[in-house]
Amino acid sequence: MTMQPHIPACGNCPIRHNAVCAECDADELAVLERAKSYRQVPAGTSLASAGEPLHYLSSIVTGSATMSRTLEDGRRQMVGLLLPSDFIGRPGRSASAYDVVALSDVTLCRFERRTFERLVRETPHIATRLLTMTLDELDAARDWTVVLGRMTARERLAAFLVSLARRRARSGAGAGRALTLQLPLSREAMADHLGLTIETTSRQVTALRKDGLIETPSLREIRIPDLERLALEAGDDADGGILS
Amino acid sequence: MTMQPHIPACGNCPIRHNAVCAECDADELAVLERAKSYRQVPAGTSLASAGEPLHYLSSIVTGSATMSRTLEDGRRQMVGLLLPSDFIGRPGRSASAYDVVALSDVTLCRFERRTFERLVRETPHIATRLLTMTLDELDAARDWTVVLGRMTARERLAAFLVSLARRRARSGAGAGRALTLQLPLSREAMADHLGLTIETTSRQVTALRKDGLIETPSLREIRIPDLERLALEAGDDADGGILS
DNA sequence: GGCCGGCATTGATGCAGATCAATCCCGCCG
DNA sequence: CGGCGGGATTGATCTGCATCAATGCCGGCC
Repeated sequence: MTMQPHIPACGNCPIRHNAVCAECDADELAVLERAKSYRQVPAGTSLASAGEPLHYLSSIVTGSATMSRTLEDGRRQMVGLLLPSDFIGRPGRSASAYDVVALSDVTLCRFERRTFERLVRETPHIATRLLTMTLDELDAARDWTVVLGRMTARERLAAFLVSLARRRARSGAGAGRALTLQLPLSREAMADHLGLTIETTSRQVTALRKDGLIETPSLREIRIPDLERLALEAGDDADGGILS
Repeated sequence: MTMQPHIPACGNCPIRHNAVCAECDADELAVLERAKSYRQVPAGTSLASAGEPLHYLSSIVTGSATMSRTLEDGRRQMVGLLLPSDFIGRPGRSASAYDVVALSDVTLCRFERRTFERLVRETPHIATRLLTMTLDELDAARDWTVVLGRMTARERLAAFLVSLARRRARSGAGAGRALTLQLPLSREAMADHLGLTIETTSRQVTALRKDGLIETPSLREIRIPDLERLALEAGDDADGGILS
């Protein structure tokens, strides 16, 4: 519901990823510069496991990842889709609460956890910025709770596509009514996010296509001719309702 | 998954509610003392409406409230059950994202929003404390996402009762294997939280009772003879799995 | 005490989505 | 070019929960 504040490029980081230093002054930036390091990992790499200690906090520079939990009997639920500028790990928590797995090749900008926690203590701006980010994540998580608790399969898919489209629009990529999404996830990952099976997910994609709400140029692409019309399918009322 | 840090009584507030000043020094406490005021409201009062500006941030001293969203067609999903020490409103957000309604008579400890935001900026401890609280809420919201996305009606009810029991245990009330919960909500509110209908919720209460997992001395009380056994029903593996 | 109204329970039936089971599609590699 | 393999789609059937409809319970009030 709230716009992400503008996140400037920071030092030599690629644009828009270094979400922790929006208002830092030059000295603070220099400290962050010294503390960070980069890491590249291939698709499929586990970046964190539920319950395991996590020694680095990182933000995603390029690529995407899932954050999910798997129950003992194999049922899996994704709790977050991580895209560039999203954060992995929480200051003050030594263990990850969820499994994080790279969906594609990923570039991370990392901070050693202890160092980062010291920076947070010593730099009020960072704490405030982290609070804002965390509140955004909290809104997103609660909004998704409504989707999973009360929406039909069709509505869930529409809500997901709309939120993905809006997230993309927000981070650059000119808006306009029509747009083509590059899906960062497989049907299985989508199903895990939507709380559905692969089969139901696939059927709903087909259904939305037959109804002219989306087009599917390829498996990993979805073209949305009219975002507002799709948003209506997600139970989104005219003036910007549920979906951040 | 993480214990709430110890929250000391603060000034003349009743114990355990004033969640924002865990490590403040005397001066900071004095500032908070001056900034806060109390308010009592009867059951059913609306404390915030989705999209409406919220002029006060408050923490619950006594009583309980729901935080929920209602879709245009009437479907409702609760995104949070607010108990003593829980916080209403977010610093930096002028509008509430959800409806908040008092379930019982409620005592609030309030801070005027602008004042509070200034305190946050000027008092690093408060920002850090708020970040910790928000991270806890984020964990809880994501955990509930798993419940709503992948669990059966029976598992959802068990998960809810276990989380309620653990929350109560954490805030005082001696643990032990057996305990009696005072339910702060009606069957309808429970259903809204669980993402089910009233009827299904009621049937599952009956089912757990018939299976000896719970007893129901009265409509608003549930006795749990063996919390661990109930936790098993929620898909909680032995060593503390999902439920915070 | 008896009636009323709101919440809770229980029963009968319907349907959305899960499950089980074939294909289909397409990139890859011999 | 043809065969292989993994993801995606489509179809047939099953089932857990929603829906519709009584009925039960209890506290308040005349």
